[in-house]
Amino acid sequence: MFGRLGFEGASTRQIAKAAGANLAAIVYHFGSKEELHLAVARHILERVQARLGPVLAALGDPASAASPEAARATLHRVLATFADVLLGTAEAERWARFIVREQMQPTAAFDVVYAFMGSSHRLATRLAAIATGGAEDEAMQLRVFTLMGQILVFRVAQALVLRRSGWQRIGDRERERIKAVIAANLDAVLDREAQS
Amino acid sequence: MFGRLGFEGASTRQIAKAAGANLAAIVYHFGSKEELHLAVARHILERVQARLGPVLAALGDPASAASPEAARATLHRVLATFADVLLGTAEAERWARFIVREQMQPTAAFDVVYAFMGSSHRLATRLAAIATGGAEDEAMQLRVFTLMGQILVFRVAQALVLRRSGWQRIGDRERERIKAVIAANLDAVLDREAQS
DNA sequence: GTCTATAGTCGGATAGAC
DNA sequence: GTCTATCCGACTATAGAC
Repeated sequence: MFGRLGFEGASTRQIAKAAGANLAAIVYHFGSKEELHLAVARHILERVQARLGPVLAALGDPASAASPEAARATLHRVLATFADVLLGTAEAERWARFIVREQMQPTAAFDVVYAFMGSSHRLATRLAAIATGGAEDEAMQLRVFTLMGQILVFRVAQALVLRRSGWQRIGDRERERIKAVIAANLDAVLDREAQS
Repeated sequence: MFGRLGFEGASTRQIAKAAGANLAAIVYHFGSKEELHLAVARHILERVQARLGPVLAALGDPASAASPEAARATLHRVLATFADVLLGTAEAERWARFIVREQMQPTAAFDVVYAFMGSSHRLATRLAAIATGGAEDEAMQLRVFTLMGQILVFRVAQALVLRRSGWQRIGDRERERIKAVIAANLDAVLDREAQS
C-alpha cells in the first residue's frame, strides 16, 4: 500500500485492515507508521536481493570480467532479470512501485534502497566498460543509466504504455516482447561503443 | 506541491500558504481540492505544449517524413528537446514531477496528460519506422518507449544518479553530457534496425 | 499479544462577517 | 472576493481491559 499510495496516501487503518490485523498492532510491533515504512523497505530489499541473488553474483564474478564477450553476456542476463523482476510477478510489481517511489521522493528508506541499487549500477558500469573496451568513466555510467531507463519506463509510464499498445496488462507474452527490444538495444549500444 | 508531495501529501493549507492566498480561496475559485488538482494538470499541459510546440509541429510535419534522414534528424531534435524540458528549468522540473506521478498512479488528471503524451508517442513511432525503413508495428512502439525511458530515468531515479555520479545537481553541463549519450544511443538503435 | 475505546491532531470544506 | 472561525471526519498514537 505504501507503494501504491505513498507514505501519506496509505493510512494505518487501511494497512491494518488489508493485513487482517488490528490498528494498534502496528505501533505494538513496529513503533510507528514511519518505522513500519522502514521495515517494509528492508523487507522488500531483502526479497529483491534474494530474487536477484544469482545475477548479482554473476555481476561481481571475475569470470564475467574475463572477456568482452563474457561481460556482454552477463549484461544481457542482468537486464533480462531486472525486466523480469520489475515487470514480472504481482509481488515484484509492488516492490517496484515502492522502490520507484523512493527514487522520486526519497525518505529515510532511500538509504536502504540505495545500498542495493548503487552497487548494482557500479558493477554494471564496470562490465559495460569491459564489454566495449571503453573506460569506466562518466559517459559509461550515464550509458548504464539509460539501459536501466529502458526497462524502468515500462513500470513508470505503464498507464501510457497500456493505452498506446492496447495491451490489457504486461503479462508473460508482453514481457518477452519488451525484453527482445531491450536486448537488441543493448547490443546496438555496445556495438557502437566498441567500434569507436 | 502536488508534484513534489502527491495529491494526498499536499495539504490545502500548505498550498494556500505557499500561494500567499487564503485557505477558503481554493474552494471559492476551484470548487474543491480535486478540481484544483485538475486545473493544475491542465495548466501544466498547456505550458508544456507551449514549450514543445515547435518540436511537436516538426513531428507532424510531412517534411520530417519525407526521407529516413529527415525522420532521424527530427527524432534527434525531439529527444534533445524532451531532455531539456524534463531535466531543464526548475519550472519544467516541477511539471515533470507532476506528470510522472500521474503516470505511476493515474487520477482523473491522467486523461489530460495522456492526450499529449499519447499523440507524441504515436508520431514518434511513425518517424522511427520511416528512419529505419521498418514497419510501424508493436516492436517499433516499444522501441520508442525505450528511447523515452532513457531520458525519464534521469528524472525518476535522479536521487540514484546524483549519488552515483557525484553531481550536485543536473545543470546545463550535466544535461549536455546526458543528451550526448542519448543521441549516440538513438543512432545506435536506428542504425541497427535499419540494417536488419 | 490482541483488542476496543479514545485522546489529540490535522485534513477538507463551510458559514458568515466584511 | 477575501478573510476568520469553525465544523466534522479521518488520521496517528495511546491507554488499558482481556
